[in-house]
Amino acid sequence: MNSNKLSKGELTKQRLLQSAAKEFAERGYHEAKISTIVSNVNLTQPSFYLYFKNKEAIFQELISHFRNQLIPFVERTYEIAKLPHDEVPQRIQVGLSHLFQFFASDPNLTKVAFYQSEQGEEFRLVMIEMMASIFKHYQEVGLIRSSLFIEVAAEGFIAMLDRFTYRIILTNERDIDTLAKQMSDTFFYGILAER
Amino acid sequence: MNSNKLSKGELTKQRLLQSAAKEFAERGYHEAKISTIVSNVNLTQPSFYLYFKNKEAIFQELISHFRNQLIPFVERTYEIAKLPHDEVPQRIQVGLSHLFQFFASDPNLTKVAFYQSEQGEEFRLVMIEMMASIFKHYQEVGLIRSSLFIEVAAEGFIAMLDRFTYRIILTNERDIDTLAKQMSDTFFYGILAER
Amino acid sequence: MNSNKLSKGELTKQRLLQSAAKEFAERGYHEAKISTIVSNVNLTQPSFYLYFKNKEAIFQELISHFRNQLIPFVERTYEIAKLPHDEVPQRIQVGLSHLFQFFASDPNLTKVAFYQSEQGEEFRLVMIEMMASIFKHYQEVGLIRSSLFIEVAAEGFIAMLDRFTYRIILTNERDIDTLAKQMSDTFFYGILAER
Amino acid sequence: MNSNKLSKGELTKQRLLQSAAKEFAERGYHEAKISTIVSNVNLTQPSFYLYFKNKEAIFQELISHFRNQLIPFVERTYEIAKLPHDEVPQRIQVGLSHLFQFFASDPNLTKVAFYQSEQGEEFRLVMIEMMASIFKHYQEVGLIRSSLFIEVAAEGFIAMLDRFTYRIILTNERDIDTLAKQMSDTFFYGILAER
DNA sequence: AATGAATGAGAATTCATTCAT
DNA sequence: AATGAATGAATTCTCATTCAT
Repeated sequence: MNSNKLSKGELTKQRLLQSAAKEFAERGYHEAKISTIVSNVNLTQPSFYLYFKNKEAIFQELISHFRNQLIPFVERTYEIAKLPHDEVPQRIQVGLSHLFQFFASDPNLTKVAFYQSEQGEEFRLVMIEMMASIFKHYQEVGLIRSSLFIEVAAEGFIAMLDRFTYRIILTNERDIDTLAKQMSDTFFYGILAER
Repeated sequence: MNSNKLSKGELTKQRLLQSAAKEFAERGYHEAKISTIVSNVNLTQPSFYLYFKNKEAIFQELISHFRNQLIPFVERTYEIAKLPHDEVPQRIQVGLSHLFQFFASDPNLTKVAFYQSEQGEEFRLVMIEMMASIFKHYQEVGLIRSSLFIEVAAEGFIAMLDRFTYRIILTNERDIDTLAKQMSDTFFYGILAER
Repeated sequence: MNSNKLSKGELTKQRLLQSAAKEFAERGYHEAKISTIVSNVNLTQPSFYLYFKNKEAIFQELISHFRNQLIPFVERTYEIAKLPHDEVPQRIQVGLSHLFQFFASDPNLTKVAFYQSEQGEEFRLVMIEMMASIFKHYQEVGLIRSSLFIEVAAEGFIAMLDRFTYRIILTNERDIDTLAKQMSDTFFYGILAER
Repeated sequence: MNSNKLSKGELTKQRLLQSAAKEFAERGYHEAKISTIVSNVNLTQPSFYLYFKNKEAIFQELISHFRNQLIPFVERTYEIAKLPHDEVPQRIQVGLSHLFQFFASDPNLTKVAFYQSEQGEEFRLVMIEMMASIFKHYQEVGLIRSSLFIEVAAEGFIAMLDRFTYRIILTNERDIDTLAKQMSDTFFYGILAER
């Protein structure tokens, strides 16, 4: 599908990126060894430098690839706020599910981007920003209670998303949709009974 | 007994532990340098080995110290479930505030234990366990709604706690009690309006 | 015969030689990179080995080319001694000027041959030899004072030639003829006043 | 004499400097290997970094040491111009002899400073400057002919000095004083006979 | 209780060179 | 006549750790 006639070199580069994602995910930036990255794709070390200037460069290329996918994803998610207001929970839940799926689609990359890179926090902030903006919109139109502390809620939401992403990536213990549903439920309705 | 009259050696050891916590917190285990740890307390490298077998040992001693404080703390928090049932939110909120305070009391150590060590996840699981047990209890007595997914809620709660702990440690942007209140509010009542 | 219609391959070889002269001149043998030599003529590294066995080979080809030009030049300069004896200073000065001109005609090559190669000293010795022989001849016929230490004078003359060649190559600060004249003047008449 | 109670470390550092001077002199900066420098004094590579930040640092320390000796030497030589004017040739010759001796006293260092470092030219310029100033002075008082091109003469003088220094360093073929005398003679009186 | 001096093991990176096409 | 892809062999430098004092 996305492998339409890659030249040998391009293929090697992709293989290196994948191998690097795995190595970085497993050991973190500094403990990741170029020797491991290359030997996993049956290359020698000098070959690495045919494709990347140095260790930092391949790392940044991974992060940058992640950003290039994440940002549009987030942009699209903003749209939620522009849709008709019925079934808001339903919509957010679907959006959440999509995010989980996106992160789960390349676990190594996600792990590197969120947990091994200095940009991880930047990515979180982008998402918090997005949630805050969505929450604010719905608060204005009365779907979200006016007493909610938007910033705390947005950050808390992303904290949960983050945690369950981590779970999904590390252990496949639940199916994603169910998890999205349960997390949304908790978040929307809170935990208390009567009131 | 382990009184305040520390011998010179014991004092040096304490200073090393503190310096190490700082260094590990700032750079992570692998990037932390023994040379930095010792020079921050005006010692030479060989002196380090008078007190600790190796780098791993001082790290584990830090983690172990953290565990020794955290576990009793958590045990005590369990007690919440055994108290009279009025004012549950209030109680949980106070517990949360205490946790924040505990973590904030030694930010370097907390950072290392939660974010730089492999045991970080273990500590989180202990806390999730605790929350789940508390939630379960309150669900049984009807204070928490029966439709709540306990495990997800507990894990979500700790995810938020985790996130805001991180915020508190890194930036002192809010006072802890307010944050505890706002996070509790979000979590207890959810975000939606009507209900 | 080795006419101006160069085949493509011969042309490429010449281009490589020129590029190499530049690179060797700028960085010296060991710091010169084949990658730079080839990329300056828009070739890839393997192409280099189509024309030269290795780095050493292209270097020696440059030196050898220089020698092939220098030796006849020196031979011809010997002729000075065989000419009528009037206007000796004038003749030597003209010879000097020619040498300067020769060296300046391919600065990169000259720089490499004299200052970057082990054969540089050999070239200097050849020239010292030549000057000594010329001086000796003129000493015998009484044009050069009998108290002159021929070897030292010859070596000193070449030392100056060498230095000013270096100047000419690196900075075009003076016109060559003037320099030749001033150097000759210094050398012929010494520096003292009276006499 | 200059080895009054060096601590072991200081001694090792001196040994490394000497070994480095030798290695740099023989192979030039880039081809010099730290492995050779250390193994010549029976140390392992990491020990090198106990004493010098890197290869560049030890090199600069050598050059800087050379400069610290050369500059005062040159300053003192300036004094020649301030002395009574009889026996000028004699004085310059003695100064020359001293310079030769100075350079010969640490051949490796001299070779490195003059021929392997980028500062070599700077050192030459300082000396040319000095000679020009001396020549100018004597020209003004009539000891040096007014038709002399001071700059060319000064540069030529240093060129000879340079050359014979090189000879002295590489081969001990003549005794220094004789060489100084012969070079001075050539330079002062020129080469021509009658006039 | 502490240090001066030294090292073993390993990591990234560079570069001339080759192979297959 | 030329290139895409790859590598062997070095080399600098870092760091935890040890030894002798």
